[in-house]
Amino acid sequence: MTTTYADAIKLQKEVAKKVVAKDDFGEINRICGVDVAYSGDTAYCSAVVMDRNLQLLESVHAETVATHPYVSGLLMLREAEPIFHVLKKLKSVDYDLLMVDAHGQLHPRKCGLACYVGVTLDKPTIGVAKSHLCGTARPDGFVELGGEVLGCVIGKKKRLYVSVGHRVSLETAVAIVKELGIEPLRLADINSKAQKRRKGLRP
DNA sequence: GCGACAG
DNA sequence: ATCTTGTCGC
Repeated sequence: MTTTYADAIKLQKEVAKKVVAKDDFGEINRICGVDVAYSGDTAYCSAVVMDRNLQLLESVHAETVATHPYVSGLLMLREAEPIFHVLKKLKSVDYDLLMVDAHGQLHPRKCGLACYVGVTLDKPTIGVAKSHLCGTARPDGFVELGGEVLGCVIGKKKRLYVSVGHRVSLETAVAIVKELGIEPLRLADINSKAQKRRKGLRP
């Protein structure tokens, strides 16, 4: 992984060019959700795979040490490695779509964590963030940035920012979230926090 | 210079 | 993300 902010930004611009913002997959039957919880710089990462009926097929976890602090716009530096690490543990089943708890193309350089992970693994990926980072939401929900529609905000009370990670169109990404919600992410969130808590109660 | 700022 | 009590609303 790169070290300086300048190198990271340069890398993001290169990765952004490789993002395929259109549907490029067969069938989406299995969805994988990943999330990370922290205790200082110790990262507790969880990944779960569910079918379209939201039935759990596999669950794995991994503990790593974060090498970079959190910096807005450069979340990939802190969270990508833990995610790659935990995804390597998925062996009994494969997945068709990866759901990341972060922005995808709806990012200052069109390369949020979801894009970086998706392009690196070359997997259909969508980004679902819980808060705003950049761009302006139109009345219809689509979010524009630099004259482009790069994301969509869903939900009135609990707003979710959906954007393309890789090999999925924004329309499909939105359809997936509207149909299945973010259960994979919710379960991964619960598991990562449980993992962290379990470790903490361990003298 | 001032405000905004994923997890 | 994490630190944290009571409190407002469906």
